[in-house]
Amino acid sequence: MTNAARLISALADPTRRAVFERLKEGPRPVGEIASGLPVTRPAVSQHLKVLKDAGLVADRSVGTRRIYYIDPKGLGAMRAWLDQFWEASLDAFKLAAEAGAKKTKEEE
Amino acid sequence: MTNAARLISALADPTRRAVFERLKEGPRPVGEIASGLPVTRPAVSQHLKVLKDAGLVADRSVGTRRIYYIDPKGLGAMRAWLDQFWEASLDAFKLAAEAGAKKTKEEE
DNA sequence: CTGTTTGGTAAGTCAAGACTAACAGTAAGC
DNA sequence: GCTTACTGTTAGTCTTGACTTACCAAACAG
Repeated sequence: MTNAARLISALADPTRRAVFERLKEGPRPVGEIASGLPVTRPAVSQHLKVLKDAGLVADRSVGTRRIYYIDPKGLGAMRAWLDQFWEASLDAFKLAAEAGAKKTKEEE
Repeated sequence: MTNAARLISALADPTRRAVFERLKEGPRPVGEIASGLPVTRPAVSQHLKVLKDAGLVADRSVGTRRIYYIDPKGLGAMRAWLDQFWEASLDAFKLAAEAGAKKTKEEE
């Protein structure tokens, strides 16, 4: 719920989305991720921290490198959050289509 | 793609999420949405504009009122964007689980 | 036609956060 | 041991955007 806030705001930043999309191609160390982006490596480190706190990525250390990869947990939580609206939206849309240009009473 | 940016950043703001969740209960005029929130009505108007541009909500005029409701289109697009990562993430996760604490070669 | 209700718009203020530069830490190679 | 890669952290700057206060437009009531 309030966890959805972390999930969404984590993906809200363009650079962070770029990092995430880079990880879509497969696990990557930090330096390799940063090399394809117009920002410095520390910036990428900070973004990875945010993504990790949100549960969207995870990491494992191999030698002096840290390999990051997409964590399905975060994506699953985000999907669940979206589905929460899906049903309601269909009802609202159906209602709007049926009502068309007609009147609607909203008092409750 | 770049449309996903509008979708996600639209839902990134807490107030905008509150507006969206309010609309989950059903179609509502602007004033009614604002009355349940700690911000002024103009602020809600601005947020609704952003949500509308993203395709997350739609509106229809009835008299002097404007009824807003959730638009499934935006949600569908967002879901599609997420699913784009879902598959890749499963592969990456599986790979990480199998590799465990072992070695991984990343050179390509 | 006048007044009321309902919403969208413009200008300006202010806080959140993305970025860089500098520093600190850990593992491998020699 | 010392040096070299690779990464995380901190301090400080600067831009983005959320908010309020005015103001303006449209639709109904009388």
